[in-house]
Amino acid sequence: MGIKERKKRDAGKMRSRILKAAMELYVKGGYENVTMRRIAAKIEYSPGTIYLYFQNKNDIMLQLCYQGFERLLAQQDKLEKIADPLERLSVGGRYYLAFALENPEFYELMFATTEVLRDSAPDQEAAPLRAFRGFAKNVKDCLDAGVFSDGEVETTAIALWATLHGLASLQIKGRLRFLPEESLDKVVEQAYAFSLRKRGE
Amino acid sequence: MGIKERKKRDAGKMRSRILKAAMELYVKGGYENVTMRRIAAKIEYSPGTIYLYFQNKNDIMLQLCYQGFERLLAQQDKLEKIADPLERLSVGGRYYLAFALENPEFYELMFATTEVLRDSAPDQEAAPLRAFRGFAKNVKDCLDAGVFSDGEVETTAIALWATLHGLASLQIKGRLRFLPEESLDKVVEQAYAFSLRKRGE
DNA sequence: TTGACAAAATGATCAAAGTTCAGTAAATAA
DNA sequence: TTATTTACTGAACTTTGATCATTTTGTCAA
Repeated sequence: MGIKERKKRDAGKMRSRILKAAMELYVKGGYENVTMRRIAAKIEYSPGTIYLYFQNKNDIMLQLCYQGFERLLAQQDKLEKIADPLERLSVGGRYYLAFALENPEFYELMFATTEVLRDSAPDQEAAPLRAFRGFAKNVKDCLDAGVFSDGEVETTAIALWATLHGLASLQIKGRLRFLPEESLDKVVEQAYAFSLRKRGE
Repeated sequence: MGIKERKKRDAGKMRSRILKAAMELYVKGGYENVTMRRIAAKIEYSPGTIYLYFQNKNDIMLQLCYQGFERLLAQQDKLEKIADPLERLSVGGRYYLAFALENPEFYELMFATTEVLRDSAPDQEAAPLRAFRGFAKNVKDCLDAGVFSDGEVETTAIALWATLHGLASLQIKGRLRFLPEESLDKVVEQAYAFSLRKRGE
């Protein structure tokens, strides 16, 4: 009864091919550049075929969104090596910002679209949450190490995350265009200085 | 020669009617709910007419975006009354966040769209910048009053702004859905506590 | 008032989009 | 080999933003 399994593999391969094609189109020209017909042309199937493997276009974009989260999580995993919690938090923030600025299309898909995540399956709804948990853990470690004076872990983590996210999205959307190039780094320093003042003084 | 002026007024009225219709459609159902045909039906003109008053759809959305900035600026003007710079900054931040959460569609148009502001006229490019300047002024006043220990005004202002914007956009986009209702307020407290710690202690 | 010109508005039309579905081809089972 | 299920096709439907030849309306000199 290997046929069923082979079919499953084939279906999986087809989904991968579709996602790969969609990804290429997306990276090259953003959301509006991804069309069902272009995907179909890339994989050399008819447009209708795509609907046998995905519910609709949004479903496809949603999967790309998840892939973005996977990338981000993979990057954050590298932080485990860093022993000092404060250092880990600091580097983590910079990684986060770097990821956002180096993958603006992904970041947009992950955090700046209303629709895409709207009808995500409950088991995958966890994606942004997981990303946040990792961040929160770093904060908690800092708190345990006495870096922060007080306050709940979660609110502290969110406040820091919001700052990073705010900087990332403002920069990506060109709302900081009036800033000189090097200012962004300074702002990050400043933001960290705020959050971590107790240690600095 | 009052005719020319009347025509100008008429053209202005037409633009207003179009924008009003577009606004209603936008508030009701977001970007994709705004179609040229629906606008035309609302103002009881043919679709082609709209193109006599606006270059294209993006042009219309851009004007709505500017209206959003006007609203925000008008709201921030109320802060002038508050004498204490720290209090002004604090209230200003809360106003900002309230504005974002009460007008999520506008906020999205203002800060979360890549295209809309892309081809904005240089003289109006100032809109986001003006909004920021007002914020920066508040920060500067705080700095002059000795609330902050050091750091440049601009970077400090941006760091604070980024936090507020980050919270607003994460909340609007449903990325903080996992948080209990009342946590957001706590986060704001926390964020301010960070920035303004020197005074608090 | 009339006729000529200019301005404003129309609406059929275009291309491209997401999506659907009756029909065809291929793969599997009997 | 034949029947049945599965995979795929591609024309067609609707809706979108946008265009433009045509028609309607408005203005002003004769």
